[in-house]
Amino acid sequence: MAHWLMKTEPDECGIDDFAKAPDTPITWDGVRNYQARNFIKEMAVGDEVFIYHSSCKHIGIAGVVKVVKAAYPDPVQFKPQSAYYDEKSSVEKPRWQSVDLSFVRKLPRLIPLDELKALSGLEDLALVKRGSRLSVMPVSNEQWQIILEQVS
DNA sequence: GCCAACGTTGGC
DNA sequence: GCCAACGTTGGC
Repeated sequence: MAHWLMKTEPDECGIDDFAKAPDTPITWDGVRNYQARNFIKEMAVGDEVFIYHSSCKHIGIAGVVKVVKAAYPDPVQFKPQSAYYDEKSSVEKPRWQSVDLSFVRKLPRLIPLDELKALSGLEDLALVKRGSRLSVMPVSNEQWQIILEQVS
């Protein structure tokens, strides 16, 4: 099983949106970056994902969700009324991918970004690298464990 | 295929 | 709200 981290603005879709309807998967749409898209394609059912809250008051890792449906064409790329509409994409040749995610748990406390930056063993995590804007990234087993140990 | 201009991300 | 860093676009 692989591990991942996905950034989100909690005002739009945070861990609490998963928690309030734990049996309802949420479609992760709107990723419009090729490197992130490629990671989405690699995700498999059962993979666990850290949910990271960005651009908000409390920045950091807030919880865990899991992949319940592997990559398929992002539905909003075909909807002209969507902010994520892509006129250069087509049903025949879709450009962007989504996965469906379900709630697993909130962490006992949020792990703030500056704490993650200070941990040894996370130097290679794209999240803590200066200037990284990648919104979907792999997390190694070692990195996953190091992060979870902070709240266990 | 280079690279300047532009738009976006995201911490502060 | 600022702005640095990054990704994308488009002229040449």
